[in-house]
Amino acid sequence: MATAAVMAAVPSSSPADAAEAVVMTEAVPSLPQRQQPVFVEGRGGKLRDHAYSRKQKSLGLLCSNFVALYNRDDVESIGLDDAARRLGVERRRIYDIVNVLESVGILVRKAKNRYSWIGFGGVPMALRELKERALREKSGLAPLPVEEPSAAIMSDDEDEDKMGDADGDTESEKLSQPVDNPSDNKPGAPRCRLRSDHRKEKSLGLLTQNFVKLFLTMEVDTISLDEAAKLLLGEGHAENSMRTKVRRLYDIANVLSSLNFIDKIQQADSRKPAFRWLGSAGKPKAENGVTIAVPPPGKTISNKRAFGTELTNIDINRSRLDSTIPKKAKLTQSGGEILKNCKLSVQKQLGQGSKGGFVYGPFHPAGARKQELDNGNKGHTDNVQNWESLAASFRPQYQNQALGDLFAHYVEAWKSWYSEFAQGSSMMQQHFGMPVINQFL
DNA sequence: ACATCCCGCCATGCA
DNA sequence: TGCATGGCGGGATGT
Repeated sequence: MATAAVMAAVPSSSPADAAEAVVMTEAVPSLPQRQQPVFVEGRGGKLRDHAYSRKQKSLGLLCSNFVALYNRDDVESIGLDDAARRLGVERRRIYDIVNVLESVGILVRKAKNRYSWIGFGGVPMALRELKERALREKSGLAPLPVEEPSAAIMSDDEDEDKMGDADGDTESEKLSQPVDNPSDNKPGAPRCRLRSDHRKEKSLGLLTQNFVKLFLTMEVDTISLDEAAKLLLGEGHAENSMRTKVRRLYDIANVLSSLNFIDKIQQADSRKPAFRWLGSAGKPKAENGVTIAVPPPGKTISNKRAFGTELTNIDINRSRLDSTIPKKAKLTQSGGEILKNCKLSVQKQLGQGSKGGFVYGPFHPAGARKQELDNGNKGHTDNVQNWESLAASFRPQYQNQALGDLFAHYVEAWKSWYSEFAQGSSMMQQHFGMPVINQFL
């Protein structure tokens, strides 16, 4: 198979891709790849880009690019071939991304090769449901019915058939992993298990959900991937299973980190980093229900990668980025994302309260939520001015025309949406007697 | 030396 | 049978 670098260098124009383009909005630009790759002999005698850097190929960066491409209000359907082509990666990597995104409610699988973009407005509901499931599992209540057709929310209990489990870790998984299957804890229920179940139980999507569940229900603030793997896998498993599980958790953590759901922090007393949940998850919250993630003073150092700072994959020197750059880009995402939220969540979840779009997304400014709190009682006028001034002052200087256009689109969408939302929000507050946008989870 | 995690092989399921 | 999906772990890269 061709390497990703080769694929990036040779734009595809297959009939399938042409079909994708019909469904995908024409306005969405491709993210340009590096020009003129230089190939050298790589692993297995295959050609590899001389300027190869694994950081440029990271799942987190890919996820940021994916979101940057598709998190727009005019995107509804996403073709996997189209995504792979635009992002210049192999289809296999797209599967990794969409599985994680789907498991947190950002995407929904529509058909073979096709996903629907829900956006970050879908996250609150997905997390709420995840948390509810997790709590039910903890308390031993009957699990919620599973309506999700995709593998992501499938059963992850273990099989009774003989699956040739040499290392015996499946048994420990049965004991350790949270379980969604309605047939669990029901001795009389049929437990005929398919081989596909066994496969799905190990899916990246399900693992993502179980990983998130740990954050939603655990008492500690942070968790290392080793700890998470132990919790998800159980003690007494083969070392190989553990290594594989940790590998997958690295994949998931990088994607979730790029989405700003979690944050990698360096533990002072250990070489291994830990991950801290940043999303609203029942952790200590301010009065208005918004979680503020504050690292324990002097104990940890944020290790978070600057995902989303190099949208084009062009810059070779990814590391040691100026910490102000992510903030610039984050705000633009926040605008488009909130636009999405307003249309989706506010309409659909108004009765339950919603503010998800203010929290999630690779471009969300780190201080924005704090700012929301600080300004929470000052009224909409101040908020509008603050957000707009932030948007103006944080305008990133993209080198790429297409991304510049994308940014401009976000800004325009954000401006038009916010004036709408400011009106709508005051109406909602009149109706519900509470700050709706801060009410969530 | 060890942590990180990309890469792509190949098993599985489905039309 | 061919294609879509995605688990899996080898081993390259980063620290």
